[in-house]
Amino acid sequence: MSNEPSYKNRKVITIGIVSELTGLTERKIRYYEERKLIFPERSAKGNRKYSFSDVEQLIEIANKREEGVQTFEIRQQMLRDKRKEAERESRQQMLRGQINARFGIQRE
Amino acid sequence: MSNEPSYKNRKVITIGIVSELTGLTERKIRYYEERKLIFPERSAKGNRKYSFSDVEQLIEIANKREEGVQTFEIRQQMLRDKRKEAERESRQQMLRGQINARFGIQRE
DNA sequence: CGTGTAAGGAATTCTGACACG
DNA sequence: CGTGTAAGGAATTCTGACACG
Repeated sequence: MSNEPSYKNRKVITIGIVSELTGLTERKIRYYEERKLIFPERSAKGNRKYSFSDVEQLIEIANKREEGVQTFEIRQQMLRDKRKEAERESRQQMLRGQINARFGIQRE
Repeated sequence: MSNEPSYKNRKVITIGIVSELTGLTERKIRYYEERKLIFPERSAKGNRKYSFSDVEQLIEIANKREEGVQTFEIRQQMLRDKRKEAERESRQQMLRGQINARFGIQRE
């Protein structure tokens, strides 16, 4: 829906900057990746690249960790949230389909 | 006006990534800074940090350079554009002031 | 003027491992 | 399990300079 390619999701931030931005050590950031909580891309030579979105994710993770939530649980929650979002999307699509079926597809 | 703190202007991208994103050599990127066309921030240890906005600026600069426009002229244009923008802002403010003067300041 | 390149050094990042609890 | 740390190496970035045109 957004008309912007969105800066939010472009993977362009190196781990050092992410560390500054989140206050997390690089060790922690890499560990959360190992536990599949975060998915940076890699540059040609293998350096991790994160998005602003990833940075926000990491902050949420850090908050949960402070509350004592284990990485495994955080992961479960993330997967659950993702599934719910997919369902919502799906319902939306369904609705759109019905509208088109009754009122026809708008052209031009 | 924008409600977002905006990812667009946060200086978080290192020069290597900027080079990939723009296709410019690091040499050129540093030179355009020297000519005051671009203003990266610095990390604690002195590494340059750019924003998405800077990346877009650099692409525009690259386009003008290809047309043979000299850095000096590009700079003049940038300053002119900036002044115009400030004037537009100023007129806006003026207008808002008059509206408030006539209709009173809205509270709550 | 605009850009390339070699130079030397400092800072960054990476991985795999050992440590502790 | 979650995190720190020392280790060694490779890649990154920085500055100032010389080159060419």
